[in-house]
Amino acid sequence: MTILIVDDEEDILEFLSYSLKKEGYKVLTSNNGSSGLKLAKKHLPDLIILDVMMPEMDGITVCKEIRKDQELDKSLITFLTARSEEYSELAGFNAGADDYIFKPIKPQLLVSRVNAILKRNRTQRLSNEIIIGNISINKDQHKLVFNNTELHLARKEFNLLYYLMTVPGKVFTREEIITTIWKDAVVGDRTIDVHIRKIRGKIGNNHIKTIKGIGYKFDL
Amino acid sequence: MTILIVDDEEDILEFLSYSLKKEGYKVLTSNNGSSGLKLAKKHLPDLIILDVMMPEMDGITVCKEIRKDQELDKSLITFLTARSEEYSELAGFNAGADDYIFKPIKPQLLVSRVNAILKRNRTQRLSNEIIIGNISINKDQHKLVFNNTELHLARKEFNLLYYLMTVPGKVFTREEIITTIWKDAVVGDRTIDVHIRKIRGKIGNNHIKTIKGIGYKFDL
DNA sequence: CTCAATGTTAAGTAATTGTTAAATTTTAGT
DNA sequence: ACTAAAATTTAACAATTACTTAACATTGAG
Repeated sequence: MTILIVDDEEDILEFLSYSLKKEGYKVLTSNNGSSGLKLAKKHLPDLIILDVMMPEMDGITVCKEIRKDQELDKSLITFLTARSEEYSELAGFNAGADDYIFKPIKPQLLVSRVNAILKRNRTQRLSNEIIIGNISINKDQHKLVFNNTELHLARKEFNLLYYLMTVPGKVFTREEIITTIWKDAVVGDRTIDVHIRKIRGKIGNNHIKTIKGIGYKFDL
Repeated sequence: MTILIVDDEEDILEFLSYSLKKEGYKVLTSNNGSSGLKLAKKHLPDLIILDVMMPEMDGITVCKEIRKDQELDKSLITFLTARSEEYSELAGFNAGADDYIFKPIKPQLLVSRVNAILKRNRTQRLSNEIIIGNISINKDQHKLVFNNTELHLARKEFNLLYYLMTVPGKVFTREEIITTIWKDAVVGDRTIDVHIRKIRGKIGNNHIKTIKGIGYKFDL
């Protein structure tokens, strides 16, 4: 397992690098966005830890660039951010990040967090199951478990929820949803809303958020 | 007891190997089909764990080759497969496998599974039997036992139920079912339903669930 | 505050599956 | 090869479930 860390502060690089190497990971480091991007393209690390606040090219920009690269599709991205930077959370997930780590962080916690991220992803990739909080959805089994209870979703509802859950936090536009779930069928304006309503009626109103004028996202 | 593991992913080899060695088994490993086959012929292991998806020579091919070898007749073969992989393959592998294990698997579960396979074999020659709850189905013997009572199923009914039971919980699409049970024969829309009806009439309505718009699954 | 976007509900329409019996094919015994 | 029994498929129709629409209510960004 290879991990790339990008941060402009040298002592943070050293600190993180040391902790993760001790755990057996192969660690690469870079102190700025653009060289970090080059390193990523060259080594295709399993996990990329990105500082959000960096001079010149910030973490979010780097993240977006990474997500454009086909080869780097399987790399996980985690932002490293100060607790105070609340706003960055939204922007980060939209940019395609998989997780967040807040600074400051104790070495032990960092390591277990990184282990968890890599393990979770590995499991999910192998098992075709998405687990987020108290919701798990399994496509093969066409099974949705919410608060330890199995719920039934009709086909369209299921596909829609599954689609939103593939990238938690990402806002899917109505157009994306239509072209994915309805292929080339032509349906009325309210059809999506009605399905969203049905899903919300089953898993509550907190998980699917409406971004007015744009679309919907799955959160929490 | 000697176990041979063949998988192209080094870390899976290490993981499985470690777990089984700790349990007291002698473990051999190989990262590709052809060298695995050589190892098998040389050491005649009691159990061979084969990854299905491997570059060059895949698990199913290796399995067939092994089954051609007289000396290896007593070796048990277990496939290792990701849940997401094609299940049609699975049901189709009367290639001579004795069992299958899904990735990812917890060490503890793996060990008990392996113990069970080897133990079962020691007492009586293994038959490809699937036991789920109060239902057991044995393909070699074309025998179905439900609540300790042997029931008769016609051939198509039997094949269909067996197919569904190969992966409990998975939804098999109508298309998967058609292509597996009916090969390339062309049958009407209601044929599957009628057979499902017959099976339900014998084992009750609770075990085979309909997922409207998708297919059927065996559960419980 | 305004209005376009979304939420909500109920009802209509479409699609899928269940059920039964009869027609057809296969099988097994003679 | 013949025939009865069993198995399988078909077809017609019923039942169920899913999906969409339409009408109206509510919301929230500018």
